[in-house]
Amino acid sequence: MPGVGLTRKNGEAGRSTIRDVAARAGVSASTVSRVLAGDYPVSAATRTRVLRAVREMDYVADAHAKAVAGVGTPTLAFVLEDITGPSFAHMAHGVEREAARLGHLSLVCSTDGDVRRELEFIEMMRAQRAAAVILVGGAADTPEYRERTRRIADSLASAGSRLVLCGRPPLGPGAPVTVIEYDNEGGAHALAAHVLAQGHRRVLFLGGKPDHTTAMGRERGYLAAHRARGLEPDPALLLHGDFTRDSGHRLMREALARKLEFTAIVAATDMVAAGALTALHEAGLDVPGEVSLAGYDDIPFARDLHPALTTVHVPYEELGRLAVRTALGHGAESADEHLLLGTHVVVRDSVAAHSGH
Amino acid sequence: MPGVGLTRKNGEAGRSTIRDVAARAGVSASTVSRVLAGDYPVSAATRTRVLRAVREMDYVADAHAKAVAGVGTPTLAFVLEDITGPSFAHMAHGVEREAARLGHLSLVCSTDGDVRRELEFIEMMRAQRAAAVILVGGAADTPEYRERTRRIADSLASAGSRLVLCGRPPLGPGAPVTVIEYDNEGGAHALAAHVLAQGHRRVLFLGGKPDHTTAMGRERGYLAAHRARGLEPDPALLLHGDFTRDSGHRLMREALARKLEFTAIVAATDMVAAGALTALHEAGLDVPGEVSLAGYDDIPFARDLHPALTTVHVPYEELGRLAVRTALGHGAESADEHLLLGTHVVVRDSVAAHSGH
DNA sequence: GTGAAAGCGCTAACAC
DNA sequence: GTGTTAGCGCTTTCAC
Repeated sequence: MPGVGLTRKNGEAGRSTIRDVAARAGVSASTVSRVLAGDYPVSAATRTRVLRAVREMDYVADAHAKAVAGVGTPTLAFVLEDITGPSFAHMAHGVEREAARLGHLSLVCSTDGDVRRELEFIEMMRAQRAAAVILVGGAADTPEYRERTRRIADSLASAGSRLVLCGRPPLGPGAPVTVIEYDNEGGAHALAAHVLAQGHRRVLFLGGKPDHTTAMGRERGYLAAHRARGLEPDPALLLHGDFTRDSGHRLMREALARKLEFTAIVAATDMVAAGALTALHEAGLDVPGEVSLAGYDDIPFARDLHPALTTVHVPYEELGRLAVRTALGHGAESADEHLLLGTHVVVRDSVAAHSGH
Repeated sequence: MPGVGLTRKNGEAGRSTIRDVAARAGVSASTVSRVLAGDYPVSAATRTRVLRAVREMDYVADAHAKAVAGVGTPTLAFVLEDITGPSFAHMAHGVEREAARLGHLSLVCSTDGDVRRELEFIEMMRAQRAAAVILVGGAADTPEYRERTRRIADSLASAGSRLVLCGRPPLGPGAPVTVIEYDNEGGAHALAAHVLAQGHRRVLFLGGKPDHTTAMGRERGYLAAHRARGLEPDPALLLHGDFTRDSGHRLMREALARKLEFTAIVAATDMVAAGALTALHEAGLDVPGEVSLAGYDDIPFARDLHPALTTVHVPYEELGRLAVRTALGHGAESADEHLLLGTHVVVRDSVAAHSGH
C-alpha cells in the first residue's frame, strides 16, 4: 500500500485545482470532474485512482468556479433587523434548517434597522445569484419604502431571483414578491379581547415605533378589540417605544411615574413585557394581583417570567421554513402569493380578572 | 435627456453580463470593468456612458465570476450549535457586525449539535474559499474530536484559510488554529465562591452534558471553589442535563422530587437557571428566601427573572468581534494564538445569605 | 484612453 | 471510456 500515509496534501500551494488532481491521477480534468459528479460512466480503475488523488490532495472543487460554470450550490439570503431578538432568531433557525434540507446554502444578515445596510446586502445577494431573498420584520410603510422595495423586487425578479416579504408591508398588486404575514392585528385583537373579558377597562398599551407596521398592526388589534365591545380606549394609554426589553422597562417606569391609571397592560412583544414586568416589580406592584400583563410572540422565556406570561403564540420557526419553501417552490413567473398565518393566544398566569372596580 | 425613463432593465433575459453593458455603452468589456473598478484612468465621457448603461440595465457584476477571477468578496463562516440560544446569538451578531465592518460577507450555520452537518458545512466553506471558519461552543473533548478537528484545521490552513476555535477544546501544540476561550472555570469558581461566601454549604449544581467542555469547565470551577475553602461537595448534588431551559426545569423538578438537600443552586447557564426558577416557583419555594439561585452567561433576560438573576457575565458580542479580528488579522503563517477572556460575576438578587443552619 | 486576448477553475458538448 | 475544446463572467496584462 504505497502512499497511504496520513494527510498528504500539497505542502504550501494555496489550493489544488482540478488539473492538479488530474495530473496526479494521470487523467484529464474532465475525467476528474466526471468522477466527482458521479453521473457519468467511468471505469472502476480510473475512478479509484482519481478518488485516491482527491483524497491525498484533500481536494475540494471551488464553489465559485462551479457557480460560474452554471452548477453552483443554490443560495438563499435572510435579512433581519436583529439576530439577537429571540423571535427572529427562531425564524432564522427555521430558514436555515429548511434551506439546508433543500440543499441550499443560507446567508444571514442583520441590519440593525439600517436601510443602507439592508440595501447593500440585497445588492450583494443579487451578485451572489441568491435564489431568493427573505426580508423579515416590520418597516415603515412609506411611499419611499414601497418604491424602493418594489425596485428591489423587480431587479431580483429580472435576475431570476425572488423577494419574499415576511411580516413586512406588502407592495400592492403586480409586484413580483411573495408575502407572508402573521396576523398581528388578529392576534392582538384576540389578546386584548381576553384582557377585556377579564373585566379590565383601562388597559395600557406598550407599543413600538409609530410607523412600524408590526407595531401598528398590533396596536390596531388592541384598538379593534375595544371597539368591538363598544369601548373607546383612552389615548393617553397608548405609549410608543421599540421592541426591546429596555423600552418596556423605561416606558413602564414613566407610566408609573406619571401615575397613569390602568389595571392591565398589553405589551407589543414579550421582550417589552419582560422589561415592564421588572419595572412593575421594582415599584412593588403585584402581577397579576394589582395589575395584569400580557405580551406577544411567545418566546420560550415567557414561561419563566413570574408570573408566567400570557401572550400570543407566533410560529416563528415554522414561518421561516414556510418562507423558504414558498420562495423556492416556484420560478419567478409563478402567481404572486400572499399568505396570512394565524396566531393564537396562550393563556398563562399574568392576566387575572379585574376584581375591584 | 433621452432614455431617462424609469427602470429600463432587460426584459426577460435572466441577468445581464458585463458584455451586455459594454455593447449598450458602445465600449469594450474591459472598459466597463475599469469604470466599475474605478482604479483606472477612463475618459469622463466614456465613464458617463458606461455608468448610464449600468444604471439602465440594473447591472451588478457576478460575484462568483469575480471570485474566480481572483477579486471576490472575502467571506467568513460562523458555525454554532443553535442560533436560538441567546448567548451565541449575541456572538453571531458580533461576528456579523465585525465581518461587515471589515468588508467580509458572513455565513452562519447552526448545526443542532450534529457533527455531520458541521463537517459538511466546513467542507462547503472550504469550497467557498472562506477566509476563516469560526467554530463556537463546547464539544466533547475526545481523541476523535481532536483528530478530526486537527484535520480540518490543516486542510483549511493549506487552502489559505484559518480555523478559529471559540470556547472549544484546543487541539494541542502545532495545530494551525486560533483559539479563544472565555474562562468557564474561572467564572464558575468566582460565582460558586460568592455563593459559598453567603454561608451556603450544600449547593446544587445543574450542569450540562458530562463530556462537554464548557459544561465541564464550569463544573470544575464549582468544585474548585469548594476545595479552595476546604469543602468537598456532595457528589449527589451534581446533576447533568444540557444547556436548555427545559433541562433546568426538569432537573430541578427531579431534585425536588428526590428531596435532595440544598440551600443554593448554581446553574450551568442562565437558560437552565430560568427553567429551574420556574420549577422552584411551581413548588412554592421562595427565591432567594428559601433557596438561592445563580446562573451563567448574563443574557439580557437575566435581569427580568424574578428575582433578578445573579450570574456570570460573558462578553459574547465582543467575543464574536474578537474572533473575527484575530481570524482575519494574520495569514496562515502567523503564530498560533491562544486567548483567554476573563469574565466577572454580576451580583443581583437571586443569591442571599444562608441564614438558618 | 481603449480594445484584444489570455486566464481564473470548472463543466459540458463533441470527438475519438 | 476518455481527452480535447469551448465557454461561463469577470479581470488584467499587453498592445496600440
